Amino acid sequence: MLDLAILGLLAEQELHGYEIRRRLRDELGLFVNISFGSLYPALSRLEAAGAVTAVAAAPDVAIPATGSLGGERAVLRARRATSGRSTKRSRKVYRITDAGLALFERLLEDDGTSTDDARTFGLRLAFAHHLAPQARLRLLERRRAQLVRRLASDRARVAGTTLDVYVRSLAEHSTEATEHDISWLDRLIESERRALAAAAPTTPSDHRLDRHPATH
Amino acid sequence: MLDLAILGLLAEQELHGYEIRRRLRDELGLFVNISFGSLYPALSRLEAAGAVTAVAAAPDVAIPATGSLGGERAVLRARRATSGRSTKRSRKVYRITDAGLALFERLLEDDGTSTDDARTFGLRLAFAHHLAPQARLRLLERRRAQLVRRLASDRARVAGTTLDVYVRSLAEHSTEATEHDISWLDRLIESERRALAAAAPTTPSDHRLDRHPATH
DNA sequence: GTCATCATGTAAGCCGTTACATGATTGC
DNA sequence: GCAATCATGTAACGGCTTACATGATGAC
Repeated sequence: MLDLAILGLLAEQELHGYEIRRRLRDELGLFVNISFGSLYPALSRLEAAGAVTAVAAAPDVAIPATGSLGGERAVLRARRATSGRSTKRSRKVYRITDAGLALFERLLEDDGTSTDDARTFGLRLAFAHHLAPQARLRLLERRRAQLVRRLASDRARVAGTTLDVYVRSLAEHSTEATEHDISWLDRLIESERRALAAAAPTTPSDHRLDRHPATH
Repeated sequence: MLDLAILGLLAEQELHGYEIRRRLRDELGLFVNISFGSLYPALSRLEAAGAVTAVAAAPDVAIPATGSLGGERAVLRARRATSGRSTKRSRKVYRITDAGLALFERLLEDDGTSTDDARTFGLRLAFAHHLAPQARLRLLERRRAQLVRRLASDRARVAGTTLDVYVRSLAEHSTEATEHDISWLDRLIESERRALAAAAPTTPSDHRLDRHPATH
């Protein structure tokens, strides 16, 4: 899971550990403040496995384009970037390898009925642009099916004569949240289908694309 | 966390492990299918700590009043209960002790800025009827403050020019979900305040109750 | 008599955490 | 020079999971 996140970020650009942590927190918002005790060993593991390699510190040119940061933080960062003559910090910049990219794609697509789910799904969706349109659609539909199952059990719970106000409120709220999630997914799925449909009719050579709009 | 859940269930009635698991799943809906590898060691720990004691299997009379179970399951259960001449199954029924009750109340109220939170809060709310009105209100307000902080960072994330459609959609959905959670909490808080206000004016002897409506 | 379900437990391992230790760079 | 932030790492432990092992009871 952490591996997927790391590889996903490195798939876009070289980064060092500290910066990976920052992006996970500020940009993706999953893993609120992943601990270093998790992150660094994970990087070492990935390096040992040949999925990433440590390269001589080189960025600092690419990094200022990081996007708009929080304001004060952006100021600090800009100041450091403009004054930055010392590219040679003590930091260790990692680059993803071909093997790492392959691993990333495997992890991203992997149906591994994982326990966590909400976070795993969020993470995958965050990197969904690396997936083929069909794989993306499958990801969304798998998640939807999961939520539909949950909705059923949420409703069963609400139906049960549990009496207690707080438990009931909890159950009702959970039901609503799940419904909300599902309708969000429906919008995403719809949008993906439109994109597929727009591409498919003009390229009838691809059989798989042809079949899909027919089943719906 | 698991301890809190177990103690909370036992605070209401004697139960054996398997049944605790069932209730956590079917009634509370938190801990979807807690594993036995977690549950039984937890019970042993609690027993060793003197928070619960194993009593001779005795229920089976109280249990049928469990509430409406799933239908088929209820039939099976009823059948077993009516035919039940053998109270002496291989099961181990646990009862909470006074020390256990004290521990339960400590855990329930404990502000321990825990990492998990959503689940921890859900669990506490499920047992909120064991809390004093003020403690209950504090629980809700603490959670609300947490969510407000999250909302701020969610919005910061949305504001950032992240470009990617999926990351953006994720961030927007998270924002909405958090808003929804907050407004749910607001309704709960409002209802708690009303309950407090209804009780307070008629009992002006309690200073803390008096002060509260004044600050709002 | 065999299969599903109820019931309890142990062992190994995964995935993360906190706490600790260290050091470079920069701002004031 | 001193504090804050950036930066990397190790060690110990926590809490939950899966997989494994066992056995009683009841349904068909």
